[in-house]
Amino acid sequence: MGFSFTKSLRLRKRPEFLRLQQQGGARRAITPHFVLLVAAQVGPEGPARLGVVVTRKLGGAVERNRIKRVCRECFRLSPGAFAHGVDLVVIARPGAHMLGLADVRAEWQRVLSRLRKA
RNA sequence: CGGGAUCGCCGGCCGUGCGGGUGCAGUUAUGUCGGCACGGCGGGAGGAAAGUCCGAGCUCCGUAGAGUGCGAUGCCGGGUAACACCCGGUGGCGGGAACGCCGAGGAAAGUGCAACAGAAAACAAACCGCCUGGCUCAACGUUCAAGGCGUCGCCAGGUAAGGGUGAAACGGUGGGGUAAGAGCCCACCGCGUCGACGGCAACGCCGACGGCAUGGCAAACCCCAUUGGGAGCAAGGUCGAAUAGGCAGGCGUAGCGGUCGAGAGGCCGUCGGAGGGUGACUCGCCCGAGCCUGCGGGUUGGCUGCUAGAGGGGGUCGGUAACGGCUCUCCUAGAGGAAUGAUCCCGACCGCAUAUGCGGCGACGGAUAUGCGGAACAGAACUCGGCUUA
Repeated sequence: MGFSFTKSLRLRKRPEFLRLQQQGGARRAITPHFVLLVAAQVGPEGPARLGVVVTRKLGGAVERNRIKRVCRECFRLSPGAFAHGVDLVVIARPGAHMLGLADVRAEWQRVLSRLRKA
C-alpha cells in the first residue's frame, strides 16, 4: 500500500478513545508536545489506526485543526513505524500548534522504540 | 497571498478488477447491486464561517383565559417575512461652510440625586454689594465755630442690577422707570395657551393673548404607549440496542348509580382524587392511576432532517432612496473524534539591517541588490436577514 489514510485507519468512536485513555493496558510515552498511547486492537487485527485528541485549551478551531492535520500527515507518511494490530492515540499538549511536520516526526522518532515493545 | 510539482482527505458521477451471488459490508438497524482496491471526470471554507447580541423560516411541546410580575422597544413616515436593521424626513447639538453626530416619549403623578466650589442647588434665600430712614456718646474731613454735608460705625427696612462660585443660580438683550431696583412697563427673542394655514405625520410657519408660571438628570427608580408562550437540528421523524416492578422510604387509587358478563372484571356517568402540566406567581383550565424522593445500573448507534434558497448575477420598469415588479441566466461544501490539507520550489507584499549609486547645504527622500524576520482575524456544523468585534 501507499501513503493513503482513509476512514478505516482512524479511530472514530468514543469508546475506542476511552479504552486507551483510561488506565488500561496502553503503553504511554511523553514528548515535549505530545502524549502517545499505544495498545493492541480488540478483535481481528488490521492496519495500525490513529486518533488525535486536542482539547479546547490549546486554541481555537484553526490551531486545533492544524495539530490534527500535522499529526495525521506524520502518521500517514511513516507506514512502517507502527505495527499491525495496534491503535495509537495522540494527545496534544500546549505549544503543539507551532510545530511543522519535521518537528513532529523528530519528536515521535525518539520514543518509537519504547512503544514498539508493547 | 499567487503559481507549480509531489503525496493525501471528503462527498458526487462513471469505469475496471477481486471475491460474492439470497448474497456482500456491518454485532443490529441500514445500504441495494452493494463491499474492497485501483483509475478517470468535475466539485470542496469566510467576509466575517467568529461573538451568539437581535430578527425570522423550520421543528416539537403546547392552548395562552384573567390579573400581577418580568423582558424588549421608544421623534415621524416608508422598506421588509421580520427586526433593535436599512432608507428618507423632522428636531437638537457641533462647525465659517461642505458636512458630521444623536437611546430623540413623559420632569405641573410620586420617590430620589447633584462631588468640589459657593451666601444659596429648589415651598427659595441674601455673602460682598446698592439704596432709604434712624442714631451721633466717640473718630476723621470740610468750616473761625455750630449746624449741615461727607466718610466710617451701629440699628431697622427695601432690593437682586453688578461681583464672585459652579456643569447648572428662579427667563435673555436693550430701553424706560425708580431712592435703589425688580416683567414694574415697553420692543425683540425664548416660554406657555389658543386659533388659522402648510404637511399623511414628526413638525414648520403666522397671528392673538398671557407677564414667566414649569431649573437639570428618566443610559436613577418610575409613569405612559406598543409588544413578547417556551425550547431549539443533541429540534424532530424513524429503526435498532439497552434498561425494562434492582433496592429503600412516602402519598394515593374511597364511594355511589347504570350497563355487559357465569365469574374475575370491563365500559359509561357523578363525586372524590396522590401527583403532574400550563417552565415567574396567583386564580382558572387541563391530564390523572399510579406517582414522588434517594441510591444503584444501562444506552447515548444507523438512516433521515441536510441543503435550490425571503439564492446569486445581468437587463428593464416604478420609486429621491432602502426596495419592489417583470424577464434572462447560473447551480455554488454537506462533514460527523468532524473533509477542504502537508512538504518543497518560484514569485509578489511589508518591516529591519548592510552595501551601492541618485536628488538635496542639511534633516531626509526615493531606487536596486543581499540577508533575516513577518504575512492578519480566523475553520462551515439546519438555513437565511442584520448588528457587533477582529
